[in-house]
Amino acid sequence: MQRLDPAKRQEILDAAARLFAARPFHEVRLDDVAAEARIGKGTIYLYFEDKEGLYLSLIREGMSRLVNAVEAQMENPCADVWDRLAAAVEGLIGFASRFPDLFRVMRSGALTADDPELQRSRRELSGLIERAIRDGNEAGQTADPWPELTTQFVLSFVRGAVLYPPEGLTAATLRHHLMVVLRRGIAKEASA
Amino acid sequence: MQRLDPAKRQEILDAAARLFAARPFHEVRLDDVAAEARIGKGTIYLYFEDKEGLYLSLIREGMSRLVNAVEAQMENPCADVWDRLAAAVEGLIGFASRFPDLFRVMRSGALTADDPELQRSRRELSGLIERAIRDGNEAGQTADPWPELTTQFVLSFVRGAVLYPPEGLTAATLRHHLMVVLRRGIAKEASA
DNA sequence: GGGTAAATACTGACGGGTCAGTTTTCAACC
DNA sequence: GGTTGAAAACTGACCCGTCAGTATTTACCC
Repeated sequence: MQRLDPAKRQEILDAAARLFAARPFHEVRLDDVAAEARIGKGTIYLYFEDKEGLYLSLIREGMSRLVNAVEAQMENPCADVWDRLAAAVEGLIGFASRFPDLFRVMRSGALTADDPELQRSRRELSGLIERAIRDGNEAGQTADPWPELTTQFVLSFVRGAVLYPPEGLTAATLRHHLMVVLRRGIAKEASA
Repeated sequence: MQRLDPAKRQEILDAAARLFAARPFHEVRLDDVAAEARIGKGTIYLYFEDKEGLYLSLIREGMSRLVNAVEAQMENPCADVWDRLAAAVEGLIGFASRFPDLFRVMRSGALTADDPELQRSRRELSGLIERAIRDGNEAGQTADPWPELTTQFVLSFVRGAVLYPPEGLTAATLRHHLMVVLRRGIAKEASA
């Protein structure tokens, strides 16, 4: 299963991302995916179990890439808490800008509730942000009674802004505004 | 089409909400909806155009109820800006708690991108919150350069918390935490 | 290197199951 | 008995997944 051409596999995933981003699961025909990837339909089944397997692989691998991206941005755990949070946000938004289709599919959240691998990835991603906030609490830089909630807030915020972007929103503005609100929202001293 | 028994119509919608909340659109069988509502499948077609029509009606009417609920909470436009925002949040969370299934379906956001009526409702809902913030800006109580983004933040936050609730989260805690972050995040003076 | 055999990769027409939607039958009420 | 609303039975379009067949790549030998 793994000795087939990984580049082709990726092409199929890319094609699938484009189509799944544009329409819901049940409106995407595997014939269309095949056409989009310029291969025969049967080839899909050499690389993936079935339609749902393709969809899950897309999201699983996307999620894992996202976690890596955010982890990479946050690399230095000794850094200032705000820097780490800013890095996490940067990683999230960067990923969303670089892979808009994939991000849409990942965040549309259909069909993915009960996949254990995905749950793990999700927890991992949340954990990265949450840990930064908890460290901030301990270090006295932040005073957040609900780090999980705030984490959820950061993720949801990016999701909302990317899925339903207000007119003329740039990635930079989004990042900046999010950080400003976050800073003021959970900083220990109630000052900007 | 509308003179049939409205109570039965609502029962169908309720049954549909339960099923659509539990599985994605394409995994919900109309036979199951009929069974859940204790009616024959054909009856569905007396009240709704087709499967998608049922789904859209569910979300359209839910959205309209949500807008009304939030509007009702905010009733007095002369009230303090923070009171108005708190009311909006209260309306949102109250709705989500009272109709969890419906809220899940509405916020899962599949299949609903390009319905004009829904777009209108969404804008209306956003508008309520946005207007409060803009009024706050004018009154000098808030200083928010991106009211649309902040609105998105409020909506996303509630969505995220309700769809993926952290362990042991109550509606009251959610409301409180959201308001605290929001207050500190956009208040004119940078004080809590 | 070129000829050929084997392995591997790919294709797309087709079968068949599923389920949305329709038709028929039944029931109730006036 | 006619009308109206509900249930049950039915139909067939649609689309997933298969697989028999084709193409391409690799391996091996002279």
